[in-house]
Amino acid sequence: MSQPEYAELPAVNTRRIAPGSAADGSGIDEIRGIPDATVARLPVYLQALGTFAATDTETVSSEDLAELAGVGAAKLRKDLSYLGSYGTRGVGYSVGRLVTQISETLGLTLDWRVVIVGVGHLGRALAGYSGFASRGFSVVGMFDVDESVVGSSVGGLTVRDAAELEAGIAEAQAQLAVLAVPADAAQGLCDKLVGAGIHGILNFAPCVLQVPAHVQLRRVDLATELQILAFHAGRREAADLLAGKVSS
Amino acid sequence: MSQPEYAELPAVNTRRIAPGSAADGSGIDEIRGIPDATVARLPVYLQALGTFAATDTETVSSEDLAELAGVGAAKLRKDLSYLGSYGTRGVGYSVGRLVTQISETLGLTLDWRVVIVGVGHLGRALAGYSGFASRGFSVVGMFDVDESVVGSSVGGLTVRDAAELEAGIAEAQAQLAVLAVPADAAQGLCDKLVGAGIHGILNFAPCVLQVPAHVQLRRVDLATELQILAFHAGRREAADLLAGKVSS
DNA sequence: TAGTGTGAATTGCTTCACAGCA
DNA sequence: TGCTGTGAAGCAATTCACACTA
Repeated sequence: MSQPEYAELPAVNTRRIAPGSAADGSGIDEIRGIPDATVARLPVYLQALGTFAATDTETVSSEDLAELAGVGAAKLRKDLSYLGSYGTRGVGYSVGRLVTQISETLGLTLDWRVVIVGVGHLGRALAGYSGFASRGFSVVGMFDVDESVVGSSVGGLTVRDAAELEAGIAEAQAQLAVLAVPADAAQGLCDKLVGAGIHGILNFAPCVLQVPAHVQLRRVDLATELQILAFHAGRREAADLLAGKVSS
Repeated sequence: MSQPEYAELPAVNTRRIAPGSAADGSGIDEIRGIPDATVARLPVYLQALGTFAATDTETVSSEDLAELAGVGAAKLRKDLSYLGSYGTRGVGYSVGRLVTQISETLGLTLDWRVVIVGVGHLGRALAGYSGFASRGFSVVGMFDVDESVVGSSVGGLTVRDAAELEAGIAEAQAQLAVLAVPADAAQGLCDKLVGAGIHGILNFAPCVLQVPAHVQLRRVDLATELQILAFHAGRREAADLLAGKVSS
């Protein structure tokens, strides 16, 4: 198995409360206690379910779904069990129902409004990415500091000057932001985003950002990913050499 | 703390052997037993060290480095201890030495040759990304199926037809590939890459790929990242509401 | 009977606290 | 004295095995 799994966890974990334990009459809903490792896999399941839905498959077993998602069947079942019991013993899971359940759990039934900051190739790639709209994300604003792109139209939106960031976020009531700018501009713009009351930032700049604890931050760095890949590929190369030596 | 950490782990972990335990005369080097969670953080440390190097800082304490990297000091020290003991008690770590050590551990002192498959916005963003060259990655080929881009020049390289993928990889002796193509084309091209003997694939297509066990695979999906971010931001939103209610 | 749901065992990561060293 | 390096403790995630049920 070479498929990497897992994904980012907050350093401080959320307390876990059994699903279905409605708060004692005083609270919103309940605080779901889904392990972060599970949350990180739910989007993958959603994607795999899409494949089944495309072929009008009505039910799917944990075995089949797990294979397509690249995880073990037991892990899949445990993950799904955190959302509640939506499978049928002896049969499997209803594709449609699972899609609904996972989407709701991830909050994708809400309408998330996203601004993209930085209209380079990466920003454009994101703006043109069709996967967003289909999952409840609307791009409601694009910003850049470069005057040669400000005013131009990208993905149906007019690029605005980054100086208008705060105003633009307030107007559009955006909750999430994608930062796709050079490293040296990232922290400054990040601070503006925080000041504008943004709830979460997805950072593509190759640097570590400082944000207050109430703002969610995720980091995606292309070089980092390649470095991790290279490490594992390097190990493999060494192992191959070793095996070659043994068999010779 | 809102900073997410961690990153992908292979489902099957490598056995861990103490560093310095040279194989019993029969093997290459030794098989280092660095936890995958640690490997995933090393690139971040490298980045943070770059900041210190830029200001000619010679030594750095675990406390300071950890802050810049967004992790706890104890975790940082434990991570570094897997590479060996390269700090000085009472003083700290030598910036230069740590950079060397981490780079070697990640295999960045090797020359990794990378091909980029898919020359859309994302592919171009990657081709133009300066962070690659500085870390031992050379982009040695670009491929696409779209005839309107084949033959054009991107980042100093001529885009070749994807039909020449196998030949191109062999010629250039590439070990790694970046897949930045639409989901429906990904598995087909992935198979070609595997057939051409590639060691590792970084997949940006929003789908799960199947590869043989000896090929390393990492997945980066923009929608997935946003979904995870939205989940956490949603929890925060609920908590805010709850807190607001309590205080009113 | 086939496949879910889940306690229990296991594995591996993180955190703590402090011994040891420059 | 200050800071690293690391056993040991504590937690979280994974895997196992099987009771349960449609």
